[in-house]
Amino acid sequence: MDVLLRTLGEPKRCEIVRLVWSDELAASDIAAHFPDVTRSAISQHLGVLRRSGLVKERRDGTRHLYTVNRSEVARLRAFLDSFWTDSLERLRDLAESEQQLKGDR
Amino acid sequence: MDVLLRTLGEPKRCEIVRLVWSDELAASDIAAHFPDVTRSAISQHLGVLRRSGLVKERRDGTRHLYTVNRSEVARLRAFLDSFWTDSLERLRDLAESEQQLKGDR
DNA sequence: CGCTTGCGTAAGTAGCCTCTAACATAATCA
DNA sequence: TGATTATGTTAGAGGCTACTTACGCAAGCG
Repeated sequence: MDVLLRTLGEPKRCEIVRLVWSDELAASDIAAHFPDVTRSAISQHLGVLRRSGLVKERRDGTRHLYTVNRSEVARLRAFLDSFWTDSLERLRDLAESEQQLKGDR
Repeated sequence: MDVLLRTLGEPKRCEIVRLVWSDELAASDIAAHFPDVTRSAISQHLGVLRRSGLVKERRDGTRHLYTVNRSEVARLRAFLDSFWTDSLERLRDLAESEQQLKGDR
């Protein structure tokens, strides 16, 4: 999970995820959105995103087309949700064990 | 927002956030959960968490008590949600402009 | 077949991050 | 007050990250 967090912690990578959220874009299209860094830098960011599973790659001739892998972003969102639900579970467990104590008396 | 992501991208800091999620813990209590790193390392992680706003600090005598700042975690969750809602908005805008085109004809 | 286009990879560098060890500070206790 | 406890801060080492430049490789075009 920390991999996902660190991957999105890089602003350019986060922006790339937004770019390919609903459109399928070629590496060059993505690079064109970042005029002040090299195409190589973007290619490396795409590599990180690919390896972390946040984007999927499809090839069409020489073009490498990228799309977001929404399920991975969903997984991250679920992870954040777990901060709340886990504490609710703890509260529920606490309530249950108190109930248990009552029954034992 | 990348600050929040990077801060939680460090496993120990993420664990600390969980630790102080529903309990208020002193720095020493937190450090006790990480036997294989120095207290100093934990203190520095607490500094990062404090500066990123993810935890609040309260002092009681010599003890520094930490609690999570849930609103910041909520802000991060909302940010992830925005990936979906933003694309919905784009879809809605698209639908609206198509509606507009229809009306113009 | 050579040349171009689209893209990834390798090598090197500068900066950042995490850690430990040592020191500093502030509150409490005897 | 001097010693102790709880904590933060500083300095430096080692590793990781993001960048650029240079090169490699495959697909298509003439």
